Amino acid sequence: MPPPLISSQNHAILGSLNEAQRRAVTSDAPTVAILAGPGSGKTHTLTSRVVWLVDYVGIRPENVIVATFTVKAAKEMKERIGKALGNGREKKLVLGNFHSIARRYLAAYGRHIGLNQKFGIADDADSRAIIKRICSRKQVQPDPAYVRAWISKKKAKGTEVDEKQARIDASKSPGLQELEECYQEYQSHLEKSNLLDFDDLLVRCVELLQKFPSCVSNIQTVLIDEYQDTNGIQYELMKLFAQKHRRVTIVGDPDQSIYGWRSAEVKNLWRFLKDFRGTAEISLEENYRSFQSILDLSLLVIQQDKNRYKKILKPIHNKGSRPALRKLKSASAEGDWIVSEIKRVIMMSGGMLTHNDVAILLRSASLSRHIENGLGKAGIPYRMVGGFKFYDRVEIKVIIDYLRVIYQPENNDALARIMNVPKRGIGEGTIQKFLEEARQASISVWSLLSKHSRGERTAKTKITTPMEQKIVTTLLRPLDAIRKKIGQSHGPNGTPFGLVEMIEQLISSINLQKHIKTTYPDDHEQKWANIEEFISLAADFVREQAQSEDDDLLPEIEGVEQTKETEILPRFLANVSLAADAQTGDKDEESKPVVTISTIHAAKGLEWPIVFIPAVYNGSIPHQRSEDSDEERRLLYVAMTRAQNLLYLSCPTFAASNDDDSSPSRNQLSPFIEPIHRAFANKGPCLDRPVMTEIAKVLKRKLPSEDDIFRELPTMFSIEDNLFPVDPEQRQGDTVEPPRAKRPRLSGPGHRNTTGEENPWKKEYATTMEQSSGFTVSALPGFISASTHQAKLAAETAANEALKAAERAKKLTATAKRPLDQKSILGFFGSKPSSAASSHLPPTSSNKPQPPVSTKANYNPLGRNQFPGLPRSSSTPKPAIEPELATHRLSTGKPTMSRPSRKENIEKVKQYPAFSSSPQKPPVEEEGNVDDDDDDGPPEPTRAAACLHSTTYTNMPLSDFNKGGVKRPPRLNRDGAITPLDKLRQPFKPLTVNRGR
DNA sequence: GGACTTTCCCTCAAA
DNA sequence: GGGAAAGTCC
Repeated sequence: MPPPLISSQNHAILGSLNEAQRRAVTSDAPTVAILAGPGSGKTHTLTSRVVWLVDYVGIRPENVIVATFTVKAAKEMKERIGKALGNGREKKLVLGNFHSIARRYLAAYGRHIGLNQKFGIADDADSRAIIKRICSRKQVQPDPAYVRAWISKKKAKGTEVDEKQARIDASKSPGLQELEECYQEYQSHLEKSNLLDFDDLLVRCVELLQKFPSCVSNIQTVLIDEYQDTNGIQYELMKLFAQKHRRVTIVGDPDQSIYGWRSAEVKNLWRFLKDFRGTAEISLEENYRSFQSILDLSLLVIQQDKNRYKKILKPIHNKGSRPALRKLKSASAEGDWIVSEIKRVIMMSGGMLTHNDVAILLRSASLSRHIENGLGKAGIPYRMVGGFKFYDRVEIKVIIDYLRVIYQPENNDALARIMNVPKRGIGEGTIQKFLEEARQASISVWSLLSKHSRGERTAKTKITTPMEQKIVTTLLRPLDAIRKKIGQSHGPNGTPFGLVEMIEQLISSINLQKHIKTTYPDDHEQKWANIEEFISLAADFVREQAQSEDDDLLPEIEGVEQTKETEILPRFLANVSLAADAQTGDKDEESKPVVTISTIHAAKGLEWPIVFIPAVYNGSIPHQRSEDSDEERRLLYVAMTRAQNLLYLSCPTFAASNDDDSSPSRNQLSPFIEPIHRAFANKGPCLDRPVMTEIAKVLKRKLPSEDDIFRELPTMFSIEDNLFPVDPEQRQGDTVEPPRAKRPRLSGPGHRNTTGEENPWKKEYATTMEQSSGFTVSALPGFISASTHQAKLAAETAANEALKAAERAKKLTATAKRPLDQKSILGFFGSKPSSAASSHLPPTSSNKPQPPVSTKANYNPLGRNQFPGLPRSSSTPKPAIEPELATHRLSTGKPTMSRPSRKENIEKVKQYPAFSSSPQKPPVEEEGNVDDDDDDGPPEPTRAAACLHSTTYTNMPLSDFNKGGVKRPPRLNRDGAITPLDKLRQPFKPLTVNRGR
């Protein structure tokens, strides 16, 4: 292949990248590790690299594996890549979450390792039930939950287990014998039912790829997102995917490792760097997402972990408002307060911000109740991500279990669940006996029943005549009829028996509607609506499958025979098990702004302008049952760093004990927040003109005029966060600031208010004086009273002092400068854990003054000698592609897609609309911070808190930096050719809906 | 004796 | 709000 005709700098995809990102995207090192903090554009970089490799390097999409951890992430990535690649080429990529990729390989090649091709997937409920039964039959000591966790861990660790570690673990688990026995029984049960559980999907895929490497012989490159969440078996899988060419790109952030409980191991990062020597390590250091004050506080949280690998995170945006830590009386007050703040923010933004911009992030899904109540009362639309799944609803589960039994008659567990639904007069005890008899006879319950009904074999379990009647007429026959139809669908001229028709026939033949009506008289309508929704989901699935046709199939490999999945039912069932969420009609969802309620886990990788984190008390975060408190801290860090502009933490002072109980227990503030609580504001920020202007700037939106905003404010509207007492333990009146005379600001909106009319809010005053305890004149926009100003100043000085004192007390390495040569993470992990905390300290003398800001090293990480494999070079990236990579060919001998000629390339320069969830680099902030310029604006500490954690931040406040006339790294889009910023108004794409309203 | 109804428990996070 | 043990009914 001839050398590239166009230089890499001209490739359109690069326009949206900063220098470090561009190096990561275009790196020709075989293995690339991109390590970066939140909001630095990791995923954007990864998707760009995929596009680069396919579009520029010329790797065929079907030879690329992109693995993520969640269905959601996979879906979003597919969309983004699709937009950039065009021609539907993204469909050819082997892209998905680990489990679904593994399932595809097993479906295609599983029979080579003796896997029954009709395998089903045992979900959580299945494996729980199976283990429970085994435990009670064997009367084992440990409880089923523990056994289950033990088995899962054993599988997830992978085969390359450290022998020493294994022995230690073995000695630590008492009743090892019993556990092993349960494990054996569990596996044999799964095998008999022809099921694989989630872990098995990975385990068996590893087995397949070890024995038949040729299955992945076409794979030229592998990319992994959220790498810090890989567990042992996934690590092996990744290596096996890439075994032919060993070209891997990983993206991750150890600080965001929050899946340890699922056996994710951060040390896999170190393992990676050891296994792939010469990996190019690239760090992305600029945070494009959040205001600096949000990053400051997030860092104060994460830095409590003394053993972490410290990274640089440079805020790009201005300081912004101080995040709030709000105390409320109870969980329901918390919910009401959140509602009031949401309303306030939206009103005060004049509609610039909508419900879509708000997320409420929870440690556990069960915390949503009070919040949902509050939102419901206020009529604010919301959706819940994570937590209860659509597919987990009883009425949906029944249908799914029926479908499973149709597909796999030998699935005893599914059959057991539906045997008496609708009621057939078969009790729990009888079902258990069936299961036991079937187990002993080594046949399935289904065949036990059907043999009995045909008189071929009399069941030992007593079956009464009416019972038998019911079984035959409402269970065996209808399902057999459906199976028969499926079998005929492949006949010469028979139109295929569609999934939707199948479900409809099923529903009518078991008379599900009647069952729903009688069993759930109160909400049968809702339940029936869910069933209809499910049918339409099935229809969507069928349509999607028809569109992608065989794109979902793996590329043909010579010499390894593939099984083609022709039936829709197994694919649908797999999709149901592996998909985190049901996807409902996007169209109406996008038009109606809704508040997002999500678990923190499910929010990873996403961002919102306004983020609430309720229930930051000990027991919620860190969770009562958590084992790793560092992981809980990281979880809080992940949650906080989702926020772009406004961040709220809140904590109910008293636990919501059950109403009759008169002794409410007191909640303790989370230990991660307690030491730094003074760094937070004690109530929501003032949302005056400067603040809103700043937000508008970051979000690239247009802020309505102040007059317009205030004209829209309803009566009785409180423009400050003062509807709830700041200290819930005092009577409300005690905490209220005395009313003060208003005074126009010297500069600022009030000053510019030239309308002769009386401001509309003034009238409301009189009408709301009854509840004036929560009202202050100083709250008026554009006006700030002297005493408020003073109080605010004092508070902030105090908070700042406290912060500094806390830092000093903790003897943080506050005086150390940011290392100019941040070490490789390999060195960090390589050092002994005890010394790890100090090993990464910068070599720079702590007394040395901050180096001149113009140091190129500040912005040229290459200069930091981080990448032994790459030459230290000028700031222009090396355009060349390693010849070896450029000439990669398919093992099948098919011609490699040729790179477009120069002319073609110029002609179809794509505008690559932003396919990052994070905005790209905003224009250089020439004027500096708002607070600095607006001398009457909310006072802020002169020195940014950044200087307090210089080991992670650059020591220099950004404002100084901006003013210093320092040359920033060249912006690739300064010529105006690429203007994707406007397209970033929607900060995130609404994802999924799990819950009806 | 087994099916149906009521009470108590518990419930972290996700594929 | 849901699932399992205990209690009640046929």
